[in-house]
Amino acid sequence: MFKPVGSKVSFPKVEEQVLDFWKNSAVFEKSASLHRDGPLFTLYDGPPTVNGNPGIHHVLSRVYKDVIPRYKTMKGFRTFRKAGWDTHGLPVELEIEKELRFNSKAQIEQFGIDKFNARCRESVQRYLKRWEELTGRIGFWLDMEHPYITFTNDYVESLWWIIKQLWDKGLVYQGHRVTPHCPRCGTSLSSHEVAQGYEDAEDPSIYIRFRLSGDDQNDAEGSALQRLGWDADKRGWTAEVPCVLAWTTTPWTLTGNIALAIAPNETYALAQCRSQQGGTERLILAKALLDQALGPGNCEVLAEFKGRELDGLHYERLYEPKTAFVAPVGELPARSRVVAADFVSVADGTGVVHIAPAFGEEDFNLGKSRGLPMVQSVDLDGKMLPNGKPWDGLFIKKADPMIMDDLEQRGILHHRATIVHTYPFCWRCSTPLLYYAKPSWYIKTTAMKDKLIAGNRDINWYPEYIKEGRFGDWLANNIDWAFSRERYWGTPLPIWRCDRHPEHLECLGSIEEMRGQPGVKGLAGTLDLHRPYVDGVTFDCRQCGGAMKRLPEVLDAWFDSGAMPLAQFHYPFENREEFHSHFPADYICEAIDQTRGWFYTLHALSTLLFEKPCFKNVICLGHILDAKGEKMSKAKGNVVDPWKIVGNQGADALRWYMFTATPPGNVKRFSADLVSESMRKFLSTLWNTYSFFVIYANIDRFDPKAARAPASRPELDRWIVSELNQLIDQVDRAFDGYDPTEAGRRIEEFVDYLSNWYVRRSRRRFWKSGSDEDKLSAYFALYDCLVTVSKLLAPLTPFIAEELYQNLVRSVDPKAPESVHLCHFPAADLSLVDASLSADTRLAMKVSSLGRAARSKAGIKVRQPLASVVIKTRSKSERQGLESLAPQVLEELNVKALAFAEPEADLATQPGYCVAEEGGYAVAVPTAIPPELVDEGIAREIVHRLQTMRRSAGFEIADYIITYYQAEPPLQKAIENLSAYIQQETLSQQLICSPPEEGCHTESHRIDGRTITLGVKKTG
RNA sequence: GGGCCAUUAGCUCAGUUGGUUAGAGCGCAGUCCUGAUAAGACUGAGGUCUGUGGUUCGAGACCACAAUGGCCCA
Repeated sequence: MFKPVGSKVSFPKVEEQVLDFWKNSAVFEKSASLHRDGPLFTLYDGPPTVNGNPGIHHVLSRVYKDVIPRYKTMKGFRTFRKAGWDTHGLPVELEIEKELRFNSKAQIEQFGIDKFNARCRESVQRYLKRWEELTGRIGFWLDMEHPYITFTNDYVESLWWIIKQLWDKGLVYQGHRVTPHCPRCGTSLSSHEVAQGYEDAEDPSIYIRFRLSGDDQNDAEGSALQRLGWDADKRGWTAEVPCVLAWTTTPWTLTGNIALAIAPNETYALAQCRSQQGGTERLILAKALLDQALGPGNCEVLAEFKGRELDGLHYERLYEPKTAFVAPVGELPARSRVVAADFVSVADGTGVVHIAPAFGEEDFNLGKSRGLPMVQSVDLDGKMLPNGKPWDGLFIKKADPMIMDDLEQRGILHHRATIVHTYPFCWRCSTPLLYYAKPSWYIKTTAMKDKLIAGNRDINWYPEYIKEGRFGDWLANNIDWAFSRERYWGTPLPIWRCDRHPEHLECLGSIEEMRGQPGVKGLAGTLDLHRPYVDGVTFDCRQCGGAMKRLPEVLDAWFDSGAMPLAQFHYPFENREEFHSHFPADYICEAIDQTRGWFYTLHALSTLLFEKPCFKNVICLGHILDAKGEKMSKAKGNVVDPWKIVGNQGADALRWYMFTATPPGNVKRFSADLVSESMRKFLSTLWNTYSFFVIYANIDRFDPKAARAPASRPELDRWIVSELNQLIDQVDRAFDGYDPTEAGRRIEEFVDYLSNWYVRRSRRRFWKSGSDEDKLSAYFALYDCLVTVSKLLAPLTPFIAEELYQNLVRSVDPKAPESVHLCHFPAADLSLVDASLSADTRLAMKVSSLGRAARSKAGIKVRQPLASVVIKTRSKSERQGLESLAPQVLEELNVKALAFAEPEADLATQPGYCVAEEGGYAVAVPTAIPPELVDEGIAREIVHRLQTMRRSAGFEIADYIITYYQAEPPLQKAIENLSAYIQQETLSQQLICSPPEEGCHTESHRIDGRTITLGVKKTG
């Protein structure tokens, strides 16, 4: 006997029971050690930052991480899935800053870095618990007993080792990095913080003349120079000196100008215009912007150039900086230059971008790639550095008008206006942010650019376009990785500097190395590799005996997560073999935003250290939006709490929606209603099929262990077995190709066939009393389908799969594996696949559908039997296929016989018939009912009413009853003529023509306009 | 401002290498079926396949540009 299963079910409740079972029987642990000698399959768990509660988007990536290892386990692999938690970084600090109502770094330092970091640590430990709970509840099987946590000493030590490796290879250097900086708070902002603070602002919009140098133009391209009016022999201009016209909204940055950038492939014009003084002047700017910048028709084009022809022109600097402003080389070339740069557009301004590497990231990168120096004319408080100007020491915004006046007086300003544009402000204090180049430590990833690109070729990306698209583009435009941060809660940079000679640096690669330094101090007490403890560790400089002090920076938290392939094992200090056997990972999965985050840092570190990629397959997920397609955010209040969904619809429903609603790479719209819909559509259908099976199997005491399926089976059973084996094959391939969506959708289609054709067509076979080969065959077919589906579903919906398996398999076979997740994945028997039977059945469905449509047109309900229908197929062979399935169609359409028309016949013109047609098929039903079938129709109608009465009376399906009836003559005649049929269908031991006795469930009905009173009562 | 992705019925999605009249589910209106069903069947309303050009005998699909939305960068 199977455990009784009702048609009503609470999935969350079932899931809780399954969770208990897994826990009590240690099923996950058993699955982990199941295939000890099997091939290894490694998942690297991208560590989520545990600085908040997990949201619905985290569930998406976590179930996708889960599904593949579950499948692989069932395919005989030993799967590795160590949990990881990302615990460092600015988001954690921000949370604590908010808690303490701090808004500057000074406040943190005053408060004490030790206390501040302790709070950070507590905070992530608190959230970590929430993460563990949800991870368990959604059925993500992950080794949370032995996680890697980025704040542990072991983890940090591995990072130190990595940095030392890079240091020894000469891949670590100090440079500058442009960051959004708040001059009031004195701190850099993360991109997330910057994004919060964009506002419309009114700023100056000025056009400035940069005079080309009059004495030296050797570097520039010859013919372009000639056309500009340069006389190479006389070394001078033959007409007015041409000026390059540039545009900016930040006049103060002109004090840091070092170059002018033009677009290499755009057309630039040398234009002659009337000057403000009344004469003429010659200006260089993008041809497309002449009218916009100078006013329509205000100039004459003297010559045209491609941008790249202008590369190298020398121009006169507007402001000569102090030597101290110039970094890193400390000296300026005599001339500033026009340079070509791909990022320049001719969409606005003049098509000429003024370049100040200290004040913009693009400017900075261009400067770096073209070997330009950097002029830093502003301090970190946003004040102009003194240079003998009226604006010395003023805040940049206050300096702006004075600089503009100065330029105007000197005849450099072409014209000025204002512009309203979006500009970032500090989210804390509304101060306009500066893009500011600060000293930063870099990893020279560009040194390995070719290897990064080559390694990417060996990675399978799902969806495929990410490989050459977003990720490939990012690698192709690789820039060095600025990996230091001037913060507190992070892995400390393991570099010490001598206080006497700043060029004496020491990079330490382990705790042991730190302990072994000469004259080391500050190591007393419990070892904590975080600030401020590690800041107190000093030692003697090996070169000069000075005091070595640690640099204050910590690491970019992306370095932490990117290093996890090694650090999760505390490599190389422990687990060397473990590391090597789990490198590279077979599979990782995160959302699309990680192309420049984790996907990149993993790939970068792996390439720098081992010159090969560290993951083979990656699913890159799209983001989750709300039901309206908008981004979920706390501010909008449209955030969905995963616990609510899990509690109401259940984890399987949630998983199913996530796997099957859209392919993984697409954005997903999400709402509780959509999850409910997918639950009703699929999980409920499956559950009801399961419940149907259990109800009848228990009545008939069907025992899959005691009997065998008959060798020769009815067409319907052969069909569903054929579909099943085809399904196994398709699902197996889909999983193997990292496509759970396709796997799920195939299963959904199969379950629909199973429920709405196989079971629907087989009901009477289960319902009939007694047992025979046909019934046994049906039980085996349905049983096999359900058991197999539970195994196919196990990776996708582990809970319901377990529930089915436990009841269908374990309850009858104690020797079977203890859990569906310890089973082997089903193997398709393709010899059982019969493609023509599949096609024929599909045709039978089609014809049945048309037949029902034709009946509906004729106004004859399906309960009324008909003598025959006429069917037109497209070909003779289709007709033959259909004939072999005639019993199914006959029953479905409730007709006595099928007649076939020639493929070329036109059924629509037949008199006395209603016809439904589609796609070359047609079915015609007669509109007249022969008198001999009228009684049959009445009998079926009465059976239907009696069945419904049985149900409302609360009888069990197998209860025997006595039926009383009183009816008008035509109805009474029909009952008498077909009494055997009615008795059999309704389990009536007697059909008594009399008023119902007392204790009967009694109802009066009207059938064909005549009255009948029926009463039913249980026997015995 | 740049790059990537998406856009097919009110909603969520299919639509294979270009090839008859573009589909499914949900929702809506109506009819029916049902002793497994939270289900199912049939009919109906609902589509300029985001738009504009182009390639082609033929485009929802291929190409270009644009719009809208999302993401990543500025």
